[in-house]
Amino acid sequence: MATIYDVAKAAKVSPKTVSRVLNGDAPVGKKTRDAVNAAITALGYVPSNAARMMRSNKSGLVGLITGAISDTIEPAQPAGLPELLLVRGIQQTIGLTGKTLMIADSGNRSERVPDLIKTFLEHRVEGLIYVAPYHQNVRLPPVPDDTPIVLTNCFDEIGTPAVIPDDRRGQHDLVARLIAAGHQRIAYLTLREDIVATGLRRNGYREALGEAGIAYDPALVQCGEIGSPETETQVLWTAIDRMLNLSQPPTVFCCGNDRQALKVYGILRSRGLAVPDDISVAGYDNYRVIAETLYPPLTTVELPYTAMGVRAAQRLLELFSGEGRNDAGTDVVGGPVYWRQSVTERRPPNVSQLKLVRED
Amino acid sequence: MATIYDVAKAAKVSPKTVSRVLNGDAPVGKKTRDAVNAAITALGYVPSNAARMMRSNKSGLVGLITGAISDTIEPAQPAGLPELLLVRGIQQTIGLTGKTLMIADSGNRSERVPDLIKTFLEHRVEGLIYVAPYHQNVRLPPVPDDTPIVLTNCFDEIGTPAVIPDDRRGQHDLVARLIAAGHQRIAYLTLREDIVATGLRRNGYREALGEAGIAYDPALVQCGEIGSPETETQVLWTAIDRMLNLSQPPTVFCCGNDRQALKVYGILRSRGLAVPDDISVAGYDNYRVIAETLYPPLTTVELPYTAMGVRAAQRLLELFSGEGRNDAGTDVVGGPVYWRQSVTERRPPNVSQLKLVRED
DNA sequence: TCCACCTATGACATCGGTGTCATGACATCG
DNA sequence: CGATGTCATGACACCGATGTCATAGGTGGA
Repeated sequence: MATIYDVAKAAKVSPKTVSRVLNGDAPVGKKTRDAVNAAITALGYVPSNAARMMRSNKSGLVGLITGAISDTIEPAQPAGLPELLLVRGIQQTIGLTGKTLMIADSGNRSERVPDLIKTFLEHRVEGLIYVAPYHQNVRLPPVPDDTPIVLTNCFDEIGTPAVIPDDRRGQHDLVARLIAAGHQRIAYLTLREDIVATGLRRNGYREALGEAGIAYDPALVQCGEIGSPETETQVLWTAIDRMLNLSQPPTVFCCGNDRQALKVYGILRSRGLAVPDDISVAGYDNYRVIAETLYPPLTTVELPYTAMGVRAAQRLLELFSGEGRNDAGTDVVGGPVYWRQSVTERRPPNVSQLKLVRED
Repeated sequence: MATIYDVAKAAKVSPKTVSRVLNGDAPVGKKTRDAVNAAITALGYVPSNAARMMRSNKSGLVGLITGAISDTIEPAQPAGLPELLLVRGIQQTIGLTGKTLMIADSGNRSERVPDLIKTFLEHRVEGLIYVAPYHQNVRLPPVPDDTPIVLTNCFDEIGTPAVIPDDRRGQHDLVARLIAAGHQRIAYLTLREDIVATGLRRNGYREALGEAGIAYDPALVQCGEIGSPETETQVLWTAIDRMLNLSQPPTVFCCGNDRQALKVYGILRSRGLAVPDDISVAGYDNYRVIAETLYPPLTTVELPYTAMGVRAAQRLLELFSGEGRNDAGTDVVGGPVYWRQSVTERRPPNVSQLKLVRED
């Protein structure tokens, strides 16, 4: 690989002059500049980042640690790739600044993380972003103070800057929309009890019911994800069966995610129920491959992965420039409800609401 | 950030001795070694890759260019993330060698690719891998001869080493299995006519029919992806309708991908047909979130993304070590058929085959 | 006309590691 | 006992950029 000395020799100038042409940080005579550029092209010269970095002590690198690229053996998400939208958001935002994103994959094996961090530190990354595959509490190994870090889709208990989804509000907004559409008996099939999102979303569900003056009925809330993935369909079937046999059965099923909603479509249809004519279904995530492709398309809430990625990258950039907020707090990012054809508007109980529906 | 000189001073040795401790490339007395290690820990010293790289001229970096992380506005794949499995396979394989993978995202905007390549060259990557979002013909900007490059999920016309999926064989194997299960009237809903996979897979389809002595009936092959994504459902509905109204209607629908199969499930059920009791469905890709979650689970062929990623990385490593084959040819990677509950075994026409089914 | 000043350019040191070679202290062997 | 070899360590140069400072040549104002 040609060096700046080769170029200098070919152009019959000093290396420093070549450097000036490259960086434009000092005036260079036109004739000289042309000669240098010609030599650069002729030799196919590309400056070495390593040498530049040594001198300037600026790597222009941002490190991203994720398990998203590797397989998650998570019962909840056998192929949970959508969190890669997070990476997309981060990439977009970091790319705009001219910095380069280095991505390392932990394979969700936390014991590998320290090694990845070490590699990044060897490359003198200017900052780190850690992305979790789903909303969770984490504890990262220590990182030197002068390397800022932002957690994404996760948080810790020592106040590291973090960006997480607004699970409470997402579920709240969805349920509020269902109520506005005339639904009163709203079933909720939750994800596993031990994940962070489940509790937050149930809060949002209860809150929305409370605001509408609808009593919370525990019989309408069941976990749809107990035990191993193999038994999942059976668990769902049982839960749905139990709720449909209530004296006041639900008119809509809210699912823990779009994948679960996909299963629920199949189960309901096997029971001879048409979606949405006989019963409505809503999901969570706005996992587009499912939500848009399902027939009929699925009403759901967006888990705002891309927006979270953008936000995380912005926070890191703020930390670089020292604008970083001192509170070192957690950003909560909400996502919109996507209203599609899997939920019917139910005939509302009084005339004023009927009018509303007509306008809609 | 502490340097090797700081460590040397703290441990009262020369920088070179610290280097020896770090790399273990020459014997160091135990007492000295302990002192050096203590100093390293005390100072939180992490060696600078840039400095190391300058001297050794080995970056330990591999560059990966992909559009997979960014949004593809492809009618065929509104959220086609599964090709990220490719990245996973590459990451795994490269990681084993101790090299670091740098990932850059072209956002599928080919005009950005030269810039990304330049950035990688500045970092002195030892090799490049280009990943396309779907099987296609590409033309990359030139790369210096001393930087090996491997194309993945794509190929070019100048013989660059490439790894592509075996679309022909995949479809062939699936159709052969369907025939073995007793199906004779096999409908095929294809992807867009202009993509590489469509032609290859149709060849596989015809080949399998031919081997079984079944005549090819053009009425059973229809494109399921014409026009814009919005009209896709309508197009599918029409194509399915036409085929079901044939005097000899199909007993199974082969779909261009699992997403299409998901739509087909909905359409068939809307027509009152149960899958698989009334009609069978098969997909392509083994996009697990869909194939495993659908009810009933979907019979499909794996598009072997992970295996292709592994293979691509291996080929690059071979090029590093000079073992690279001179033919600079294209590797074709096949994937297995996943037989799930969306296809029924049909009563075979004679007794000997009936026996076979019983054993199964 | 001479000095001050600006422009264009080059010499040299430096960043943080590592390769090469030299050196001093012992151990081994004839 | 001296020659030879091995071990542990250090001095120094070098990788390829760029920051600092110096300098040659030209220009303008007093």
